Amino acid sequence: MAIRVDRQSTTVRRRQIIDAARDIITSKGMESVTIDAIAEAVGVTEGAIYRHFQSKRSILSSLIDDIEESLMSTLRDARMEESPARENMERILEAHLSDVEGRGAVSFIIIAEATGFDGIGLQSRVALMLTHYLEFLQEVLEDGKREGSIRPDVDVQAAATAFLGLVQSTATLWALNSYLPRLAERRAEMWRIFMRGVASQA
Amino acid sequence: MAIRVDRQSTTVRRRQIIDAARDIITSKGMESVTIDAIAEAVGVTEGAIYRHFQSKRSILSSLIDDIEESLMSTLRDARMEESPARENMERILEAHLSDVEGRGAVSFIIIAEATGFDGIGLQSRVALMLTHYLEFLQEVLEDGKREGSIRPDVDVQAAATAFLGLVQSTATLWALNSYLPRLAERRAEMWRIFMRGVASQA
DNA sequence: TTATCTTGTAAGCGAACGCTTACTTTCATC
DNA sequence: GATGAAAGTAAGCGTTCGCTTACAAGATAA
Repeated sequence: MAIRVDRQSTTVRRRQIIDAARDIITSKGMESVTIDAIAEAVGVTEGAIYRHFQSKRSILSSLIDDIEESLMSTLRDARMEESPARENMERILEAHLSDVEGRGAVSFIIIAEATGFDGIGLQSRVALMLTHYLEFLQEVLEDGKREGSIRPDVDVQAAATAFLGLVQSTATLWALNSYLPRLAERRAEMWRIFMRGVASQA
Repeated sequence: MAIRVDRQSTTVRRRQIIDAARDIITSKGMESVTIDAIAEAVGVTEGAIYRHFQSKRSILSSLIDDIEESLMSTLRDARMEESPARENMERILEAHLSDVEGRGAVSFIIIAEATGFDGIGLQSRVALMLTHYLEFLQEVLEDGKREGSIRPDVDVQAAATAFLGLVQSTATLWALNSYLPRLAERRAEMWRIFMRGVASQA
């Protein structure tokens, strides 16, 4: 007997499982993420998945960790210490939209979907991710206030929310319209509107 | 035998079924919308549901019809012919956020979730709803350009998308934070940022 | 009254899903 | 080379879900 098998360490398998989950969401949507589909994508049987993760929820939770780490790392790179805040903000918008496009809108579209996840836990995990994201934006906006490039009377919380909305609505429309057109084409106009909304001079 | 039964016409039952579906989404989330749950809420058995709807998908499709009609009617009322465009836009934002709050964020949060619905059909239905919404906003923005209150070089498509983002991100954060705080508190600051982004004078 | 259409119930089918169990195979270490 | 932990398989359990079927009962009109 014995079918020849690619035995792999838990470290490798966990990575493969998370990647498979993300790929399935991207290509076939949230509802297609099943243990069976993940197992098939990885090339093992369902039972093997449970050697490396306790439950489906823990897989999705790890995926959110992964998305958050990757996105926040990209956005932190876009924020350069010596750069003016408004240039940083523009680069952050560009980086975020590129990230959305590169991942097939998984990163943020998943958020709203996760709102509807069954059990407790993931909803608060997503809320935490958004909090980190908004705090980061608020820091950059405060930089802008200190520099004088952003109006002192702007509510940074509202501005950060509006910025999130730019990305979210763009990503939603993009996903609903078969990922067309390229996101970069929309970016410039969105940026002008946002910047004029918070800038010091007209 | 024979349990006493409230016999109702299809017209009445269809209304009850759609309302039940919406209530369940509001209170327990998208994944809790099952035929069994709807039947229980209406007070009949599962089989009876299929006397009035062909499938679960057709129930959800009708619900989206209902949400679109209700929302667009509310927003059209907020747009008064004799009013300046920017006042109309502000009333539309207020009306939309009130609608979101009143319906427990069903109206637009459902959109992103619907993106992940399985079969074909609902995704394009949601896309159509968003198209109608954006076209409506673009009309009002064009009014503003004609009046001179909105900069002539503003891309109305981008502006409408940004406006949608305002509502979407606010609703998302609100839903993820247990529906707190009241949406009205956030509205004014969001509006200032958006209006300055598209207005003619600083 | 009787015939017919509509609305309802009770029961269950078949598929999908998350997860578990019993057992086997690989591999590093002594 | 024996041993035990780690990684795998095959099978299936229990549940849920959308939907169907066979049949009963209320409404309506001749």
